[in-house]
Amino acid sequence: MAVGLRERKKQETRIALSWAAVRLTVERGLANVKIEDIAAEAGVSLRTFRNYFSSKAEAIAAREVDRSLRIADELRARPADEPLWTAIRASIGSEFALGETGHGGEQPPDERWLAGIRLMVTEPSLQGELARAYAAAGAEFADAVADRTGTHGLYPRLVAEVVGSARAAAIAEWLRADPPRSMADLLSEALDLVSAGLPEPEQH
Amino acid sequence: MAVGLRERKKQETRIALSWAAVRLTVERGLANVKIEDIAAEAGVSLRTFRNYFSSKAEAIAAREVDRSLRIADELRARPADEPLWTAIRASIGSEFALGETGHGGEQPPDERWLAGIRLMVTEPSLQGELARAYAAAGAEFADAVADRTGTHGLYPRLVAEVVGSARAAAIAEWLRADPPRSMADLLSEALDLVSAGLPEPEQH
DNA sequence: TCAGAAATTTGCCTAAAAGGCATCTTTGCA
DNA sequence: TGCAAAGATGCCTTTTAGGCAAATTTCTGA
Repeated sequence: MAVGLRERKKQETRIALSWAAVRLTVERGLANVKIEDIAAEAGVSLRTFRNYFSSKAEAIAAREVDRSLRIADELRARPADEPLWTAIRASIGSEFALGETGHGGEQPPDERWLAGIRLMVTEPSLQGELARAYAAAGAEFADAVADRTGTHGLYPRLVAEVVGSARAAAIAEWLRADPPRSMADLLSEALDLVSAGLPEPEQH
Repeated sequence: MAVGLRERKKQETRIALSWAAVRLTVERGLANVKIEDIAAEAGVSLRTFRNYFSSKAEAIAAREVDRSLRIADELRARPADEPLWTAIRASIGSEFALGETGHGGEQPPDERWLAGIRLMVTEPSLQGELARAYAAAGAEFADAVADRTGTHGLYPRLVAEVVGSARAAAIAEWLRADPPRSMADLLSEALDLVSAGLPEPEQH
């Protein structure tokens, strides 16, 4: 095994903390959750929480960070002769095809839960942290694209940004859509649009 | 005049605080600036600073927020019969054609200043706030696009995201590029790429 | 298997930030 | 000109941020 017990435990703690942070925040609202509560929920000391994350928001965003990094890893793992956009779609699909709730993850699309998520993402500090998470993920993704395509400079970063855009737009629409639409569908549609170059829309 | 003295003064205070926050941070680094210092620099009380901004990072990002909102306003002000991408380019151009330093604003592209900016944007909390600022700006921009094109749902948001992507990529490249390139050039190139749909790149 | 090295967790402590509330000033308007 | 609304300020309490060192756990090589 490449990773020892130490590394695995650290990963587990990280996930436990992040998950606890999300759950408590969805239940009570960000302002009513002390990092002390989160630490207690995950079974570590307050000080240890702080060793992992420097804010509640960072803990909450961590789940998205991890997911984003997995997508970038997946992209690197795709066959090198696969067309770029095929590989991109496959990488994203590996994270979103199943757990269609997007944010919710393991949870079923529970009414209460979704409402909590909607409320949660209105928190300014959390918006910032999520945005940062996606930006960081974009950098990773851009590196992967650069390696795969052998390009440098503006292009790989733009591809990453544009893919991130599709994801952001899909999430925004997923949160707003009523009746609800599946994240997989939204993502797919968004990727179609951006990869086609967003021409002037047909009026409707 | 549409705005009275009260409103104007508030705006001035906001700008003074934001500018002071940026300058002090570039000089000393975010960790060595207390909000007390920023308030003093702008000639208001610490408590007043807090009425305007809820964190140092927010104060710093405020300049970008304002700029972004001006761009969205500009887009709304463009003639309705202008093609979408023409209007978009013009709106962005109105903010970036002149002050090519992008971040620096009024400052000449001073070595020390640019180094300070580079250092500043490595601060995690600031990255989050900046990302949030751009996301919020994107929402405004999307609304403007929706009104202009008469579309709803995914499309206007995607346009906004993609334009934001171009801006983000241009800024990232502007910060990294050596020898330096002008922000106007980078933005223009980035917009060309995204509006053309980011096809598979030519290897080079 | 075991002792020492390295990494992690934790408690303790101080500075700073966050933000509620009451009060005092300034600006806007009839 | 005088009142009402909005803003600035001071004060106070809770929470967060993070340095430091002791204690604990995992890893490594002999």
